[in-house]
Amino acid sequence: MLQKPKGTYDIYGDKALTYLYFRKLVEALMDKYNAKYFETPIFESSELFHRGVGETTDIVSKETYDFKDRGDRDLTLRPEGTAGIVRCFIENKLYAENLPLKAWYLGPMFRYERPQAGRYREFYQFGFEAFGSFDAMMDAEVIGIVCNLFKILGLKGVSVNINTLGDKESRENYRKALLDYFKPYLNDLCDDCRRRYEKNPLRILDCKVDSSNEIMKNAPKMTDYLNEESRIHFDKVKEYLDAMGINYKVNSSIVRGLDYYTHTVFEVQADIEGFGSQNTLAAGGRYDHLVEFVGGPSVPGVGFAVGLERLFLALDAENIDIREIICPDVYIFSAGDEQKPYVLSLSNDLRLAGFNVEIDYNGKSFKSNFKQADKVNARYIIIIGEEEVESKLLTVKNNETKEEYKVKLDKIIEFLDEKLGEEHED
RNA sequence: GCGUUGUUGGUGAAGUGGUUAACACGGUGGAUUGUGGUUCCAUUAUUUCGUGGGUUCGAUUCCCACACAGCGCCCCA
Repeated sequence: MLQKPKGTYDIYGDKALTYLYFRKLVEALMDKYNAKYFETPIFESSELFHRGVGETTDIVSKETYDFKDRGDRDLTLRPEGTAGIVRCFIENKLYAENLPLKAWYLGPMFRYERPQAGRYREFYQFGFEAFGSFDAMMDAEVIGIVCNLFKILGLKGVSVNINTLGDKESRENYRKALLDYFKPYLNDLCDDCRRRYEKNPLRILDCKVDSSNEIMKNAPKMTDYLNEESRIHFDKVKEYLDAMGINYKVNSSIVRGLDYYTHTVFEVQADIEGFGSQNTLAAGGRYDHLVEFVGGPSVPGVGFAVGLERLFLALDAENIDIREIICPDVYIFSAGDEQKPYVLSLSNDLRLAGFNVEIDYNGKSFKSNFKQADKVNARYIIIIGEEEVESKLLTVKNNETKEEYKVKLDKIIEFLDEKLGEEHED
């Protein structure tokens, strides 16, 4: 039995309805921000991610899908969305146009991970990136978008955690301070932390094993190493968030796994039991040097990404159903084969007039057709038999009230418009 | 990458070392061949119980490996 690759899943049925509606909702939300839709390649040159996301990050060092194409090019399935958007921004010289530019995307990402609930190897992210503003207003705006999205969805149990990594200088000073501080305690830390000490000392603070450790509590704080500019920036972000009425916590252990962040970083967590370590619904931050690093001019950026699978899991946990259920306005069937052409032509006309029309293709019995009409939840049923064809009077039945009407063929659109219009007004 | 639990039909699942793999839902067809949604009847896994090996006279049932899924860790959305 052939089966789908590990960590992938099919989208159909109810799940498809959820995805479609979510996309619709995001489109509408993004329009409100005047953000532009981007679709970039699902694979890019491997180098883009190595440079953009960071060679030493776990994502790039052990989670990417790398392959060579037939032309011997090194390619990588995108593990996140930002690098591709940044590449597109540079390659198409969008920096030469009116900035800031607000961009959004929604599509599949790929990481070679051990699958769990809300964690897949092919997963979907909705992301947003704003290029061209150093101002803390943009940081706050970005966090605000995530909050608005969750608000619109009706998701209640979420908390916003923010932190700052400062600018390059602050971050480097802090890194040194951490290295100095932890050096004598290395033997007291867990294995992972000793590894982090070498690779990314900021992540030691994020450790769950050692979090209650005295050593951790007395560790140097990022806030003490921020230079003037970085501190002012972070204060502004908080001020603006307050102004928008956004509840947040400053959490100094948030450092993020991608190398490109500077200043503001944030995570939005689901406060739902049983989410384990997959409780981060959205995350993002500022990346003032990424564009430059990937090969463009010095243009700042801020962005975030939301994982759809986790978000949908959270919606489920709160019993929020965002499926948009679409039912046929009309179900048409014929009494016999002779009337099939009439079924097709009538259904065509009705569809062009804007109705959702389902028809019987298989020449089922009356009984089966009525059952079928119920199953698809059709509002009206049209029966076409010999009598109807001869008299050009259609038999139309309201499937809720069971009322039956005789409607002239050339008046059917008017009739349905009126009837279905009435119901919509209710 | 490490640990752990599981894998029976379209779905939820019961079950046993041996010639009917229970039950429920769903699907299909039918119960006066132009009027239904309740009810009733029939049918719906059978070269089959994730895949491949092994033990056995015989395995879906025992053993091993692999695949996949779930959960925890790491990490992350």
